[in-house]
Amino acid sequence: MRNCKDHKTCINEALIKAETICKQKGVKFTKLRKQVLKLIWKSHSYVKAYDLLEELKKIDSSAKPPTVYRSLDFLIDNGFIHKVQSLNAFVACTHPQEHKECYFLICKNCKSIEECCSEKISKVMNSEATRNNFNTNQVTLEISGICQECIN
Amino acid sequence: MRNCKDHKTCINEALIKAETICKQKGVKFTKLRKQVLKLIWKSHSYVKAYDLLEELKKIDSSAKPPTVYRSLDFLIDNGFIHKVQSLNAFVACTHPQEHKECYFLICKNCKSIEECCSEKISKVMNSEATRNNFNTNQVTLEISGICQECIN
DNA sequence: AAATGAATGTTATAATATAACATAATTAAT
DNA sequence: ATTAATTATGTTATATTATAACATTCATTT
Repeated sequence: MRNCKDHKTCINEALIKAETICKQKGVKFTKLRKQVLKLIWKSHSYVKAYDLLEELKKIDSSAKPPTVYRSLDFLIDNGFIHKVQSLNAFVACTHPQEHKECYFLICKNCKSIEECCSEKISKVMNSEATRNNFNTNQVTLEISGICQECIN
Repeated sequence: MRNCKDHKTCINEALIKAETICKQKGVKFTKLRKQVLKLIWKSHSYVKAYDLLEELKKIDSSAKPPTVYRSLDFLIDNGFIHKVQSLNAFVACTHPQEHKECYFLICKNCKSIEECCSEKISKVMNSEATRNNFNTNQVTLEISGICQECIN
């Protein structure tokens, strides 16, 4: 996302991918849901629900909080976006359907966010859960700090 | 916490420990802050800010949101409690000052929460951060699922 | 064409959190 | 000791995040 050459193409690919996945799953990728996903992708970073609502209002002035939150719920449930718990924000998923445990690197300086996957982390997580006899359902791993770009 | 024999003793020890640490640090463990910490410890689990406010009102009817949130901020800043991001809740820290990276096991069934530390996780976290040239400031790791007790 | 269920529209409000300014208490400086 | 400065708390108001509840529209099936 951060490193894409042409973000418009990148957005379109994401939307097409979502469309395809929805067809496969037999769920409806409605105009509204598509618009919301597009707006999230457009941001290049994480977005807040009410900022999204403002953007949506530019397209459809009758948009209201439930309009946004319902679409967000759909997009989360189907793996197209993630909620960033420590920021009360939402971010596009860069690899829907290929999903394992993943984590986020959040830069406090430039507000960028990077979604990362790591076999190692997944393994340690699993071993910790096992050690505690814990039946894991959902992992939230968010790392806040200063990114590569901003350190230099 | 979950396994303490006598929770009253356990709370008192925690309060005394907090008192000592505050003295060491030269910060003020005021009556209010102590009360809030006590209420959090009393819960045996995580607590929501406004539930805390209700409890506090029983002691001091003039308590208001900022009363609670300021104390929570103090307690977080000084490492006596943690915020559980995925629940918008707060939980007592079971080992203030000995703090490394730690994570939470949150049972969706019985609402228990367990604070765990693991060298392994810390190491993997560090190696991942290094690999991404990321300067970590704060790690949020919250694992939601079903606990040992509730599985059986 | 009617019935069903899913999605959206709409109103209202719940839940979480902070800003801003006033007052009180504590600590430091004179 | 008195004043000044700082820190903590009191108080009012409001910002931010999210959902409940019910009405309507739209798509799909019968």
